[in-house]
Amino acid sequence: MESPVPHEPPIYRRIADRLRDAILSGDLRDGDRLPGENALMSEYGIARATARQALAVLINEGLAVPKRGSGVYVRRFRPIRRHGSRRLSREQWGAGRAIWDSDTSGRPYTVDDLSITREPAADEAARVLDCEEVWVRRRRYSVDGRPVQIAASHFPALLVSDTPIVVPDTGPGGVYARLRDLGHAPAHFTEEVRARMPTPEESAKLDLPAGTPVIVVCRAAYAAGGTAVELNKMIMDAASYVLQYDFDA
Amino acid sequence: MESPVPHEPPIYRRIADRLRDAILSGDLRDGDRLPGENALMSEYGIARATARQALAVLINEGLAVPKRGSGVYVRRFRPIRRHGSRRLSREQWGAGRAIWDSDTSGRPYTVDDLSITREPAADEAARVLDCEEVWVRRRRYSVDGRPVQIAASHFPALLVSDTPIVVPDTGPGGVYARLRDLGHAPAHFTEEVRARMPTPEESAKLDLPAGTPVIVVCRAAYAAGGTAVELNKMIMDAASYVLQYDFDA
DNA sequence: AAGTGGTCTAGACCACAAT
DNA sequence: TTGTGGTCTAGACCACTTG
Repeated sequence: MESPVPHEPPIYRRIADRLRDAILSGDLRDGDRLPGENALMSEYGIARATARQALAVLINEGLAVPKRGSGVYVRRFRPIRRHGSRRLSREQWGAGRAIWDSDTSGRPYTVDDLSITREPAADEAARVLDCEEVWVRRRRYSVDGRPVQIAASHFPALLVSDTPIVVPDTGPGGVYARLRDLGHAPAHFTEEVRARMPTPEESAKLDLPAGTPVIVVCRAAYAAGGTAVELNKMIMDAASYVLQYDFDA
Repeated sequence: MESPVPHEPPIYRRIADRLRDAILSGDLRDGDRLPGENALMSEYGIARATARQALAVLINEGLAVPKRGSGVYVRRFRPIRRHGSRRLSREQWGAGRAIWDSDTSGRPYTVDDLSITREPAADEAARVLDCEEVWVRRRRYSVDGRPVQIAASHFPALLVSDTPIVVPDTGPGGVYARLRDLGHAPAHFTEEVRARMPTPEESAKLDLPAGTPVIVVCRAAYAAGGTAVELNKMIMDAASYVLQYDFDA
């Protein structure tokens, strides 16, 4: 028997490991350029495909972003903080210390691609809203000109047809204020949170580099009687968000 | 000038698109085998590397899992539901309808790799717990023999030294009951949720296939006076979890 | 033993960015 | 114009799984 030598990782892995260490240790900082394919080929005496493979590791880990014709760069991470329940939020707890740094500066959202359509209710919407026809408000949010979230709010058609909810400008307070006007003020929310890799469509709409997951938040709003009045499905660039939830014991 | 023909996607993308459609439409189901490299080579008349590239797309999207020496298979997705605040939870709201299907069956966790150490507090722990030395309980949770989460609970050293919190078996009610015994019952929680691609270390500990993000939950527990008494950092296999949060308007 | 995915070489042509 | 990443071919050897 051969002596059971522990397997060395393949070359491309070792190169990726070195580069990752440089990024995580701070040797390479946000926006810095990584050694390119040619540099790696000559430095390590490897073929083109192998150098690409090493860089692909970091790209798929979300640590680096390739720019065509230019180079591969260390990725930036500046998340937005999104509060689940503001009422219980950290102002009175923990002396305002956040766990992760984030952009608290309240930079303004812009909305584009707003569309309002009436459709047959699909899967989740049909089950939660318990109806067959829905009005859907779809929109995309951007911060600093970069898209960060796409959202689709579903309302039972019977509830909102011919109301301000199905026109572009819902007025002060937004759709929740209008639901209140209709006697269906949301009293309770439940949010379900998942994370996964984006579909190509989501990737395009959010302009995501490879290696970026999306956070999927599905929020149902219930009126006081327990009827579901809204189902909002949000797809967020995971590199752009920190979600915060507060609750009492 | 040439007529501006819209670019066709490269071959490997088109193949990946076809396979993705087959998966999402249900033609290929959970656990089914995808056409392998050789099959794609002969079917499309392409080189090995190109076939690999097509499969790599699906693998990095988390839709497929490669098995060495065997084939590439459609990935299974059966998440566990984790409740943020049980008290407000869906029992009384929405007639118990969950938005996403999930394993409600309460399958038991098993814990392995439990370790309890005293360490200097690092970055987040130092800031939130406002101390320089912490006790850390690290453990890994598995369900059905598959690891799904690693967690590290941090406690201020001054608070918990020589208490049942720093021994393996914390007794009925766990660490929160013991904190209560010490007069530091948690009264408020705040959780911060992020998603990102795993580090190689996390990938190894959770045995993650490529294309699987992790959900990172950082939970701080505060006693009635507002002092932080615990910081728990959890790394979860994103394909294994749905997080649920309930709150009132 | 045959088939599969994992790694790697040595070329090629292209589109795009920087200069 | 030069260098960069993006795509692709045509081979090769290996480790592993399955029959």
